[in-house]
Amino acid sequence: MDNKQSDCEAINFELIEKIRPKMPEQTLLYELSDFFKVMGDGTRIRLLWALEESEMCVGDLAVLLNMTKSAVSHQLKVLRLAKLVRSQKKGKNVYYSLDDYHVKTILEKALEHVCE
Amino acid sequence: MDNKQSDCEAINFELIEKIRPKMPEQTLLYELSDFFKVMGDGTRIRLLWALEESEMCVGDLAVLLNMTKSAVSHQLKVLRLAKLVRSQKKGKNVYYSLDDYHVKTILEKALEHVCE
DNA sequence: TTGACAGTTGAACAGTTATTCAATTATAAT
DNA sequence: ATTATAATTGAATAACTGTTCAACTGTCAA
Repeated sequence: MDNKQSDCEAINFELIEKIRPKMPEQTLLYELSDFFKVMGDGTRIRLLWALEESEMCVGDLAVLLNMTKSAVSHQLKVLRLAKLVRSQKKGKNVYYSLDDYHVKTILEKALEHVCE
Repeated sequence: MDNKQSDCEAINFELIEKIRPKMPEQTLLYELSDFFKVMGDGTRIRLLWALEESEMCVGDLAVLLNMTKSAVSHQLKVLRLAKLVRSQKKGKNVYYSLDDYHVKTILEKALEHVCE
């Protein structure tokens, strides 16, 4: 039985078999794309950018970004699960702040690409 | 008429108004998240990683990643429109290669984050 | 205890997206 | 010309995602 996924023949099998072992593990690549998936949303990028300036509570962020608290909370949860932000309860409020030192570098590099 | 989006009062208006002008333009932030959206797919990340090793034609990539040529071609189109890869026709084949020097850096930084 | 406020949550909806399939273009070989 | 191969394309489908809405939890103040 031949491969059902790939519907064609490769031109350069030697090259392919040389490259194949150099590919990172599938699971790692999917973790990587999951990370980018989290960054790949306008709301979440704006949240990260805002939190780079200062920690803020959900209400502040909602006003700043002109969104409902619910929508902000949902997205903060995604960022929290991705370990990009961290939360801290103070009285009635929950304050969020950045939780990863790589994020800033990545944002800057990506900005270079976009602005080029 | 008050703001329909934000359903709440901010705790710290002063802070918000200090941060607001520091936020990059909306359009820029959305370009940024669009860029990450392109990276946020397992297939496309694998394609980029493979093309970092060597330029290849669609059939080679399909065999390497165990996918149909059609699926690969669709995703290469997305990468091409995002200016991350470039194509070059040689006889019957179309060879793809990386088209952005930032990509490698961004991939490496993101990998640091994922692997930490 | 009661009421108000801050935030979270789950379901539902609309919009988006990746793959498959079938049809098509373009090139090369016979 | 005909046939075969490489790649692209558009439509269709299924899966996923972000926001809204309503209900809920937890905290503070009166």
